[in-house]
Amino acid sequence: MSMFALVDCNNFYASCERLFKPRLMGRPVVVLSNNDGCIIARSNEAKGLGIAMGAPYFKYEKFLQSQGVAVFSSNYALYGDISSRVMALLKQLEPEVEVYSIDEAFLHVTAIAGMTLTEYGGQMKETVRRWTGIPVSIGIGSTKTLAKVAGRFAKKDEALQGVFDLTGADVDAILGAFAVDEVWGIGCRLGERLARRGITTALALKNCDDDWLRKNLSITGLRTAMELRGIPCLELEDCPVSKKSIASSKSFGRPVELLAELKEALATYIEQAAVKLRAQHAMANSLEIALTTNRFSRTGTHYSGRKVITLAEPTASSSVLIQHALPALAGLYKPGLRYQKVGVVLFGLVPESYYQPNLFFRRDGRSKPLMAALDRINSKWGRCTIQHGAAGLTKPWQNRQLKKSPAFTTSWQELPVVKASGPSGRG
DNA sequence: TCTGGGGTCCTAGGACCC
DNA sequence: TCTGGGGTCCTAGGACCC
Repeated sequence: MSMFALVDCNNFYASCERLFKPRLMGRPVVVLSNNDGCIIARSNEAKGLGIAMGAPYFKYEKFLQSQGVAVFSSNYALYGDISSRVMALLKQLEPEVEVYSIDEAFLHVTAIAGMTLTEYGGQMKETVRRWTGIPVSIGIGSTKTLAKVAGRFAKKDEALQGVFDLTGADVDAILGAFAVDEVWGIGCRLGERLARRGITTALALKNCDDDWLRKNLSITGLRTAMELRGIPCLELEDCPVSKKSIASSKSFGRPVELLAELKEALATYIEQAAVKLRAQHAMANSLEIALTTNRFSRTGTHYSGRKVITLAEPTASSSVLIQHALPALAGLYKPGLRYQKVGVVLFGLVPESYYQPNLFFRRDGRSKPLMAALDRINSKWGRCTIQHGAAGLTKPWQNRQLKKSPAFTTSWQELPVVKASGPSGRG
């Protein structure tokens, strides 16, 4: 009988930062979001200090310093590379693996003769730690949602040593001690809606009336309840699917007031999104651009504008996308405001091979080889080696990443340096 | 002064068609 | 006083995830 296992990397970004800095073992570590805005990853020691997930960094900066917490800007090149090592290893250990996020994977696992699933999970956890240096927790259940519940216990309850098999446990007792808004798929909104009906635990959700669930929480809520009952509604999706939308948006390092700078930023983000678009051999039919001021600011009015642009025909050309986006941005722009962010979402994606020429529109045949050359050059020499003039040169609006660690594993210039000592220990 | 970024799915309601 | 019905497609908005 095949079960679902959830393998979840513990405090993933913080663990990645520690990998090449062993002196940080046992010390509190936090990692910041883009723009050094929020705290998005914490080592156990940092959690122990009471640092909340998502807390704004500027409010904690002094406290972190006083506690000797190591602080890092996010380094996605590093995390992405470590993630792919962990996932590649999992695929070596089990044939059916769904990479669910940068730090989580679902696996199908089957009991092996002479070994419990808990023992098997313990072995897997140890292999991942030895081969990649990343600590993981493993939860096992008869559905994905139950595996998620098990994973939560595996991570929190030290006595379990990082592995919990819910299939051999008293499921109702476990679910009775599990808050409903911690269940995968139930967020704070639905949690409140359920609480108003007196449903506060996963067990109560499991036993809830189907018609009421269908009506109030939609088909997804009903599915979640079924999964808690041990009836699988969500399959393992082990072949990667191409994305349905591609977004790029970032906060500025400082407020931006000039339309010219907003345009540069938007063109830059469009180039980044379009690189991903071409990497999956797709074209976009539409794009949405968005422009917002800081919603936390108490001075000045908050404004956020969005505009969807539908193209005459799908494209993968950065130039075409930029040409359409910039006039629309000018339309959204209101002078005198301090903007915090612009962004773009490419959607209505179709495979390159679906291209249908528009009767009234002649496509520029040079675009495809041009973009291919551009991608080759930038992938070899760095992201902004060749770019559109519209994206700007100095980019004064760019976000801050003051505490970024080197790209230890993906850049020859930033490889870690190892100093070996002799047997006497004198070096 | 300073509060992330990138995704997915579902539903309701309008437009449109026959 | 009376004003069809059923189906599909699209979009905006809401909810969730990491």
